[in-house]
Amino acid sequence: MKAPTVEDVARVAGVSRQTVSNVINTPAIVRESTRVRVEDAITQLGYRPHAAARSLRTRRSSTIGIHLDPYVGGISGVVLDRFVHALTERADERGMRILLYAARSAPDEISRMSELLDGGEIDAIVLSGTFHGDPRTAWLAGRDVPFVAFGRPWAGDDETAPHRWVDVDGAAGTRQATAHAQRRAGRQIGFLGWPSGSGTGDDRERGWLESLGDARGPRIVAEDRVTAARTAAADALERHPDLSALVCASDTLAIGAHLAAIDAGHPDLVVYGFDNTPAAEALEISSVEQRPEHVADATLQLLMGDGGSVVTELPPAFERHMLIEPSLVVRGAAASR
Amino acid sequence: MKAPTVEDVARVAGVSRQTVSNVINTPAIVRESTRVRVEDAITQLGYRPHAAARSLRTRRSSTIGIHLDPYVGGISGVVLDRFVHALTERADERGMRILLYAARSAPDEISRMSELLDGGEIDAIVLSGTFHGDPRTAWLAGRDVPFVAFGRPWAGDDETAPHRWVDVDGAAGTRQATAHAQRRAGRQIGFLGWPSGSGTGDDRERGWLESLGDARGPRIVAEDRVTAARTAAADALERHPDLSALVCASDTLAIGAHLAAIDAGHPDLVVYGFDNTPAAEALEISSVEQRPEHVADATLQLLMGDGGSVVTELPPAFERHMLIEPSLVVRGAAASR
DNA sequence: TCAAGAAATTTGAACGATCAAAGTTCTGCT
DNA sequence: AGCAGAACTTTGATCGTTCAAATTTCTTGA
Repeated sequence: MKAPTVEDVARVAGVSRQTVSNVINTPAIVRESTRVRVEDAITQLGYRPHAAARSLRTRRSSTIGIHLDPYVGGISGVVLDRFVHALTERADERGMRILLYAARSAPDEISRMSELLDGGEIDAIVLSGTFHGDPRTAWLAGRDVPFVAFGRPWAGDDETAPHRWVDVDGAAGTRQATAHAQRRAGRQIGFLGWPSGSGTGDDRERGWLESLGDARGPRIVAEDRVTAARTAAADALERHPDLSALVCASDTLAIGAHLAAIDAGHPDLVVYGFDNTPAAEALEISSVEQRPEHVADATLQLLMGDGGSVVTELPPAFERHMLIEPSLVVRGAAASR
Repeated sequence: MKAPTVEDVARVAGVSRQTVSNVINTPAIVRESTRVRVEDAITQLGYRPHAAARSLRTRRSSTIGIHLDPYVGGISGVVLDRFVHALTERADERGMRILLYAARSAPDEISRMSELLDGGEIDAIVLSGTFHGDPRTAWLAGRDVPFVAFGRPWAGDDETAPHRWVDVDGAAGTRQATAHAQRRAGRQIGFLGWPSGSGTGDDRERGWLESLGDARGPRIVAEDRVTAARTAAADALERHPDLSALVCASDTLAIGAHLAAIDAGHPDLVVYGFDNTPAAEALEISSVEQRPEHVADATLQLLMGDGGSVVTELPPAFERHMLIEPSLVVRGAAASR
């Protein structure tokens, strides 16, 4: 039993191929009575447009490519995964598909993208994990490929011709955490972050810094590993016995701090993580939630505007980048104070 | 600048369309000298086959669909995500693409699959999260759609006409953990599992049970939440002060047990989780690793055999299901005993 | 009632690849 | 050299859709 084509539908409805096509793509230009007749025929035959045929003719695939980084362990991959989930759902609603591709390095990724774009398999790309001096953005921009980066451009990169991007407002997140700590915890509010120089980390630190000014507690630094954070936090607790809360740049750091606080017999230290990963949830650690669903919405908005297909150049009225306000999830002891 | 087609390549190489096509798809039947000439022309022009055109003619999309469950939080979603990552990499190597789709319920998913299959967008499906009485397997089998389930069929389902599936040998995993505990921990080795009736949980319990026979320690049960596990484990520790190790059905349970052990001033209790999630890693809890990369390999093997494309019926010589042996990752105190 | 213009519909061609079948060149042997 | 058969290459048709242009039908107003 062969799948029905427009031709079959046309025959049943007593119209021509093109009219069937119009009913599907531009129903407004078809007379009401004709449209109903064609729609009935479509339902009756169970007709479904053949994606490849359409794509061949229109030169559009209605598919967005997204790269999956090699899994390296650690906690925060979850944010990207949640983003991909959300993106898939939202894209579906807009009639778009999400195609995954793998690559182990930026040059490797460029050749993969090239392959998929040339083959007409994808119309657009969502970039993640951008880094300082990332060659991918320039490459894409140079080829006029519609794309959105999840992650703002780094200082010095792309200042002149900025591409479209979405990001989470890290400073707003730590500002929320800091404000919460002020109300619930006490006066000594410290920050546990990564070594300076990572844009993301500096952004998150800024929220804490700006909220407290001179009244701030100690600023501690550790690599993004639980043990490193544990050691650093233990040391800080010893030197600042009156520390009441620690705002952290990641859940990994927060877990380290949490464990150190327990070790030090100071379990009422209020700790705030970032990313709201399952690990923080399991340990009942408060954390800043990135709201990947909102990020996904914003991504598609940037890619497609209000229309039904990807757009190479966004109309001037539209914003070309968006900062998503995260939200603080309060857990454990911090919730009940 | 239009993208080159087979026609362009043919002109440059001084051959016909079809010969170019042969060089790409069946190089063996083309004379060496001709092949080289065509390959040079391909490189020179930067020719890339247009996926839609090929797909329209061959009626194959070389794309595998996979569903992403709505994100519900919790720890073990990570396993599926890692599997998707691995599948993408491996599929790429075999010239296959991975297309994501979203659905909120099984019927919803069936209509999504139907749409993608009818539209020729995917050739095959990878099912995950199968459950007792799952309507999806029967539907797919009835439509002769090539598919592989990640997760073995549940007792009572599909016994007569089993479909292709891969799964992780849970019993083997807990057997490894139990054996390790016997060597390193002590004699009282308990099991912390979910309430009976979940096939997965029963399978994991079996490994512990079969390793120890009558010499086994207590069997404890809790829902898959950290707090529930913590309470249950605390209770057990009180009643069995000589408990030396706990093999758990999940990392969530293991974390609960780990926390309970610390609470009870019994931090040398050796705990084993299952799934090797980042959370277990962060807390230095040993865990059984599912090796999603192997699962991905097996999935593609079942879907494609040794060939380059998805196959509706696997040749009789091939296995139709595969059990992957997991591996124990030892961490923390357990490592140094 | 009829012309002019708008609205709705149809027709022919094209998108780029591969299949099937027909045609050509090569190889080995007498 | 000539022939049979194998090896290789070309030609014509086709997959299902949408674009562009041509055609038909409808609407409006004198």
